[in-house]
Amino acid sequence: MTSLSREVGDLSGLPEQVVSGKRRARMRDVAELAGVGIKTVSRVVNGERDVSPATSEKVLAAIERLGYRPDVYAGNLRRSEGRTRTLGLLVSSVANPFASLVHRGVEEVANERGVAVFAASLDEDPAAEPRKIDAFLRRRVDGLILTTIRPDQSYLAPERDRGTPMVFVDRIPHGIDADAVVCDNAEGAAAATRHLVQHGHRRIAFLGDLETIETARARREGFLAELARAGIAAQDAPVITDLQSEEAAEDAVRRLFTRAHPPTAIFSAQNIVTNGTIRALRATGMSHQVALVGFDDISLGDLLDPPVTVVAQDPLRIGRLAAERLFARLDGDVAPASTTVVRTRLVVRGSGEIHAPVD
Amino acid sequence: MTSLSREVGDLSGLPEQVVSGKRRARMRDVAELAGVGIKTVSRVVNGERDVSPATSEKVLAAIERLGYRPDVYAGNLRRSEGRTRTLGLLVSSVANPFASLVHRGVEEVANERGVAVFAASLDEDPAAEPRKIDAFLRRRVDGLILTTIRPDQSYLAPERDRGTPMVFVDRIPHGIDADAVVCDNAEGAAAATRHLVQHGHRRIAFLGDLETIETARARREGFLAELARAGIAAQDAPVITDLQSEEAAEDAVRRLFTRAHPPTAIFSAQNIVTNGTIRALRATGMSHQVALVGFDDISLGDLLDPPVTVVAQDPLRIGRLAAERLFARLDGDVAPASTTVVRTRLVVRGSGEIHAPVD
DNA sequence: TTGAAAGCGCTAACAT
DNA sequence: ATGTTAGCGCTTTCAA
Repeated sequence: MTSLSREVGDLSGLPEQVVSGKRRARMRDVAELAGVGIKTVSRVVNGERDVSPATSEKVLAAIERLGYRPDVYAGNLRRSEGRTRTLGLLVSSVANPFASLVHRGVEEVANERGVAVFAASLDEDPAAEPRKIDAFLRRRVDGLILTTIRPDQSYLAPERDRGTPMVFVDRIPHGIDADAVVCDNAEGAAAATRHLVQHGHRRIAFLGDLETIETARARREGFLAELARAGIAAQDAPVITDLQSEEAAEDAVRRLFTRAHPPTAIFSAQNIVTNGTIRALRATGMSHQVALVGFDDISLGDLLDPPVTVVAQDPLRIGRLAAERLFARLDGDVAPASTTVVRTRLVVRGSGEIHAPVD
Repeated sequence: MTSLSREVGDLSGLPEQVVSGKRRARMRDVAELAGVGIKTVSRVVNGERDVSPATSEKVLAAIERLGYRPDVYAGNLRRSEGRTRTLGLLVSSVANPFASLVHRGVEEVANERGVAVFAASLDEDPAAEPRKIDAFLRRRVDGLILTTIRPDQSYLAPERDRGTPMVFVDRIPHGIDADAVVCDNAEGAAAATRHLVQHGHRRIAFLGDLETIETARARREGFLAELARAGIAAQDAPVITDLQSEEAAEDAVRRLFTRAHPPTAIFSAQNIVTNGTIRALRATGMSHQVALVGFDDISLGDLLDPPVTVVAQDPLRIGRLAAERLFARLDGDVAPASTTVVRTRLVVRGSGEIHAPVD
């Protein structure tokens, strides 16, 4: 056989396994089939110039014929500024409505750039945090978008210094100077509290998530600060924390009403906690007597009876902003680390406007 | 310097960049610092036997000192049965409550195996389907868990023949023989319809999602089959399809009630559609006159007025089963492709038990 | 128990 | 416009 006869369609030089479709075709196989050098195939695959149309066509035909798909990682091995076009996203749980919208926002921006997203759930487990981030880094992600739970993230500094950009979402990191996108937790909590005070309430209960969570603490502090401003004694404000499920929140609310001077209003500082609170108020027939403002919007909250007043976040926007920050860093932005605060807004619907009873 | 002085702590042989922490340490750097050969480091990293405790300790110290993290992909390049310990998950949207629970189920199982999950949203876009799967395959995922929208998936056969296991979730694939995990859409829809018929309804409306979606069609067919069994003429049953948002569903329901003989019951065949239907019934004051059964459970559906009767799926379980199927294939299971059907269950709450008015 | 050399799929650098 | 060679970080193979 002469080399002139070597055209697309001549499979004789290829490994049997590749021809039969049992093994993945490599760039070398494509080169063989197209009758060109491997570097020419590389040029076509990467869209480099200086390839004649005729050659390009032959190569593309061979790629098509063999179902060749380049290996992103092998390519990046030798590349100087090797990028895997991959990022790692760590959220509280991919099943949480708030987190899944953050995820969606990140994905939309990543998608425009042809970047794939690894997603993992933290489940507020301090031991899982470095382990899951390590799993991302061993896979050489180009950057990280992180929701954290540990009291300190300084262990990530060496990685950041090595050039891996990281943006913290929802929760501010500690012990490390890095970009973050969060909402105004303390201000939002204060606004919710102020709203209840303005409707005549003096005995307001706080129901919060796990205290190891940065935002749970910030919301509690915002609540207490606003009470202080209103001149309300802390002893009139039961603060219940570390509620990790609807059931726990429901139980806590029920117990609140066995007290001598039960609260006339509740600020539930997280979406799951709000759900549990609504269940308890409904079950005890107090829905229309006790005022309620929740932090985070909840699905169909406007159709409940009474409709639920909330301090709403914009998780989709938070996700998009975090991803945009990350890509700016990847594009070479060397500005000092910044924290972007996304404003919350009070959505008035009914449950938060129930007036305190006249004593 | 003699080779005897080369111990952990002697950084003189290492590249400046690695010492200063600006570049990622490679296995070679670890070997240099530990004063051993690169293969010995490889043995320690991979937990192979035949390494003396003393050597192992030196190597581990060097790894620690340099913050070395092995490159999963570089390692797999030369490995025979190279696995990236990575899988690709394609769902309708990571923000959809149903899909995010499927995602969570997949992640839980993958996690037990140390496998990372790429997640991507399909958005019911036929053009996106092969593109997003291709993005996974270029990153050499070990397997695929897919929700699809195209009428035909035969284009994936070459990839399956090359040995990439794939499990379809929620929707049955066409033109390819592969594992699938789905719910009993037609039976669930029939059960919902039967329930309404048993409460005296003869004029029942069907509101469904996009007809290009496999499950949307199956649910409509289950609905119509049950009507036929009950001897109800199709003309008494308005079938409205391709509802892609709450707003579209809400409009459709409003228009239904401008008809001469409006339906006395509604079967809303998807979670978003159910939300829109509830809004329309509430806005027109018909919530307690018109019966409603939804497909898919919705958040706080039990606290609405009336509480919403649904045909509930178990998305977490669907995700877990799909991942378990995939890992069984990766572990060498060569049984014929199977379809696992996860039963739905009717959750009776109130809205579905409203009786038809006596004419 | 250890290490040297070859090679995984690909690109950089340098030919021609 | 195209090809050749070396080498990316690691494992395999084989020798010591």
